[in-house]
Amino acid sequence: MFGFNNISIDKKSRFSFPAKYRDAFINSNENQIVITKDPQYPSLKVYLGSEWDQISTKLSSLQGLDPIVRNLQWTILGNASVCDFEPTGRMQVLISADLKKYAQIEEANRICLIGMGNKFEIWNQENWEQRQTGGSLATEILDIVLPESIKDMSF
Amino acid sequence: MFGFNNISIDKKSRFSFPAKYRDAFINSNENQIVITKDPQYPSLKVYLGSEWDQISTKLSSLQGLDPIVRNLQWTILGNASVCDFEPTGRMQVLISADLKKYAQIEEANRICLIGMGNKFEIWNQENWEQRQTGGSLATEILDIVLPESIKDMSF
DNA sequence: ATAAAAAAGTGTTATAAAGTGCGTTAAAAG
DNA sequence: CTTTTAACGCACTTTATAACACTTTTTTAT
Repeated sequence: MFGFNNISIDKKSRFSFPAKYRDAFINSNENQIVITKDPQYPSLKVYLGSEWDQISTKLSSLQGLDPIVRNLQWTILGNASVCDFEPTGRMQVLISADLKKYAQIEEANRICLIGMGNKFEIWNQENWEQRQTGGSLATEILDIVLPESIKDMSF
Repeated sequence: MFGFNNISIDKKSRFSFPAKYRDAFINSNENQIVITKDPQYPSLKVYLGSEWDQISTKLSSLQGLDPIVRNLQWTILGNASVCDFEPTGRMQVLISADLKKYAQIEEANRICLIGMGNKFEIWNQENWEQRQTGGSLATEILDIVLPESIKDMSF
């Protein structure tokens, strides 16, 4: 599941996955999609249910008294929106007001959906273009020093 | 049970869990909810009964002569409020005056309920926003050096 | 100590907002 | 030209919350 897609969101903040991903969803037998915040950029991560189960289980088991771990738990777990998902249907997913705001896609009715293999990213179009042409974004956070416990995780 | 929710508390200090969590509560067959203080931030932890049983059993069995352990016992065990809970009903929970005060949600009629997988957190809205945008809070306590006995616990 | 009053807690209902489902139209692909 | 896909619009359903009524507990005054 790769590639760039410029798609629309409707008045109720739903988007649908492009039809080209349908077979992949059906084959991996997914019935849930999880959207959450990206910890570094003003964008969203979209996980398949099975992938999410692994990530969330690992992350929530870590020692929350470590401030960096706790921050990641807040960002990733605390903002996750779990959606029922029918790969044989319209493959529609709702983006919550809160997540829209974080990814700065409040006003626009178009988003960029980027297939990254086992997950997707959702970007506001301007941010995506700026990032791809080498520009940096006001809200990005890159200098995270990771504790040992999460160095082997890929979000 | 994940995600961010901005919800209201009524005049009698009750809030209700969003309906999207109902199935999870029913499936795990919970009939009790426990609210207590967070040891680091001016916020509250909300545990499912089954989860609470494990945490409280483990924590209360630890050697209380260690000052840090004793403090955690006081904070977490000594402030716990156990509520009967009907997952098939309105899923309403009362927040005691004492806990409200600790989380600085005395005046406001809105709270942030953050689903963190096996538990929830409750925050005053201003504190949550400040914390999520990188600010620190007057009453937060981060420099806890944990004794070995609780390094494997995640509260 | 008892009764009245106040406060705290519990439950019900009504309504506006948010979310969901589905048919139709428009656009794109084969 | 036909088929598939994406976008839009509308109707229906569910949910959240405020307002209200009732019960229980606590406080106060006699």
